[in-house]
Amino acid sequence: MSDSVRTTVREILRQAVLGAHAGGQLGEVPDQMPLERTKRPEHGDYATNMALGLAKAAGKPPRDLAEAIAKQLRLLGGSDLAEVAVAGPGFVNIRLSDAFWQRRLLAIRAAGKAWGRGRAKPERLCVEYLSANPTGPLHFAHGRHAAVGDSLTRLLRFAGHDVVREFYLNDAGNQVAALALSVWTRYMEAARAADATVPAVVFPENGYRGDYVRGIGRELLARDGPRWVGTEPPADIEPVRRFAIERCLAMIRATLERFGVDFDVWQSERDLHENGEVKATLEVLDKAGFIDRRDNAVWLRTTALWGDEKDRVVVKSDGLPTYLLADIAYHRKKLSRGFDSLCDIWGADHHGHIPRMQAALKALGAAPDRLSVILIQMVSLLRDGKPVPMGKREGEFVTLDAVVDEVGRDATRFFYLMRRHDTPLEFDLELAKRQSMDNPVYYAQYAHARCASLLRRAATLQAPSMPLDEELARGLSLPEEIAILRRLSDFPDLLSDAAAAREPHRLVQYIQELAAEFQSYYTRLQKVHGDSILPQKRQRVGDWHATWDWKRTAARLAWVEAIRQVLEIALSLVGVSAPSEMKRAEAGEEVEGL
RNA sequence: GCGCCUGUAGCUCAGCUGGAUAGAGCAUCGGCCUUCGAAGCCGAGGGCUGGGGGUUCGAGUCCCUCCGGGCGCGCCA
Repeated sequence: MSDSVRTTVREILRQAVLGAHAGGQLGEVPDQMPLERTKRPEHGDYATNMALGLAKAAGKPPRDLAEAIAKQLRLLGGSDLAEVAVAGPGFVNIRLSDAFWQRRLLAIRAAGKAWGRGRAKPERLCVEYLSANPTGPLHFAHGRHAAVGDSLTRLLRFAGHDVVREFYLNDAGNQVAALALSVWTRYMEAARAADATVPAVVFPENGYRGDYVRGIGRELLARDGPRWVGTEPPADIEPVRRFAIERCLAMIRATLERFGVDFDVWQSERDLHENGEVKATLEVLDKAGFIDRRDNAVWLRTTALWGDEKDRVVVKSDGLPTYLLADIAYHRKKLSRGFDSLCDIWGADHHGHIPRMQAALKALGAAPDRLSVILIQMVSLLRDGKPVPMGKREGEFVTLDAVVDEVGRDATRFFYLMRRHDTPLEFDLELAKRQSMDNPVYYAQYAHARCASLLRRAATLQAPSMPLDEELARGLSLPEEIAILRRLSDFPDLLSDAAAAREPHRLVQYIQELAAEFQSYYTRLQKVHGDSILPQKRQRVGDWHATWDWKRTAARLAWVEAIRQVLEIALSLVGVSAPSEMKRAEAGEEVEGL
């Protein structure tokens, strides 16, 4: 049986539909088998609306068709289908038996860490994200890209795909030139501070004013001495540029490392130019007939190719290639590496770039749908309910490091993934930092720690050993227990849906729901059912060890371990740790505010 | 002006390929600790899903339109 309950039920449904069709009761057999999880328990576990879709063509009332399908389902379903009912305008509702859900526990435990791992048709995917100018430290908005990209690639890999994570390094062009000039100017200042005969220079208008640039300038002086001193930027500024990029890249790598984000490939834009790949790409586009030369520049005919608003320049009138051309070369390179599809994660402010790139892909002879672009909306930081001011002018932006310093890596990653990527995110620093039940990160981690704690305690009780089998699993008979089994069983379908939709935030959603359901159960078991998983202290009197229901306890512990396991898997997919105990930070340990 | 995203409870947001009575957290109010971890649980109030039209058996979801936000419309990247 598949890990996906949905697949299992769909297969039964397919047979039932074929059966009803053979009996001449359906007009035609639909190719798709719509099946959805119900929202209300009265509607069972799964529902299909097929009869509603077939009614018109069949010329019969939908409820009649639903009855025909339901009848077949009852014949085929066996004991796993506890109830098949026709409801509403013509839904067929299917309820699976408690025994079915109890048996899922065996599958979940057998799978262990691999529960939910996808096995169907792996694709070769290339996910490019976070690509940035190496002109300074990553700022907090980059954090969302890093969190989404990293979690998405973890999810896709877990879903069974072969994924390469790429960082496109925009180390060519005006931005890094401005950086190099800025670094050189700060270098001159440092040199002048040590030696008053060094001439003063004016800081460039569009220079990078962050403090880190001063640091790099000083490092350059320490490494190279006065070699680059002069009244004008040196003609050969290349070594300065290389040094500046190297230093910035080192900062970026360090930030990513502590954020738990890793890449397989770092593609340098500069290399694409130097290796002739940019030039070669232009030739390919030209041969394909999509290049115009006019107004002293070279244009890609994106209007004709993809209905772009206007054609785009790929080589400027000064003879230099544009960013677009290099990016096309990069995508051409990726295409040639044999990926089934490419996924780019961009800032929403780059959406205008999409039609150009689609046009370029078409010009290169690739199906435009081989590229999908995920746009990430803005992030605003809140403190005390008010936006944290961003003074971009003086380079005083809030870095990702500063956010991680303040609220911690787990909370940062969790918060970046709480919202769908295409809605703006308000990042509440106070909430993220709070060590209380308001904070969704701790809430989820606490649920995991509670499971771990239960299992730890159980180990000390010298309970009789009882292997998990179908009979034992029947001990999970409370409605709350069945409900959680259902949710654990849904996990594989959730993962494949989230991976297919490229929406890692659904994991966070799921984590919160599972955590809440378990916490609720935990309290209710005692308050409402007057029961507990393990014997409590006051129950451990007299001959308690001999009379305690160890069988039920064993079933519940196996189930708690399943919950813990799924929480751990889900948390690891969002890059958040699953602690086995919660420790409060000491008072006074708080990091300085931003 | 054109294009993309967006508008759901006081606030922040879920809502899977259109499904049945639109959910959660925070905030507010009221309960639950002789604790298998209260970093927890239970309950209450709170909605014309921005307005209007359309498609459909059925719309928060699709289409049109209007209104309100965000972003983009360089031979910048």
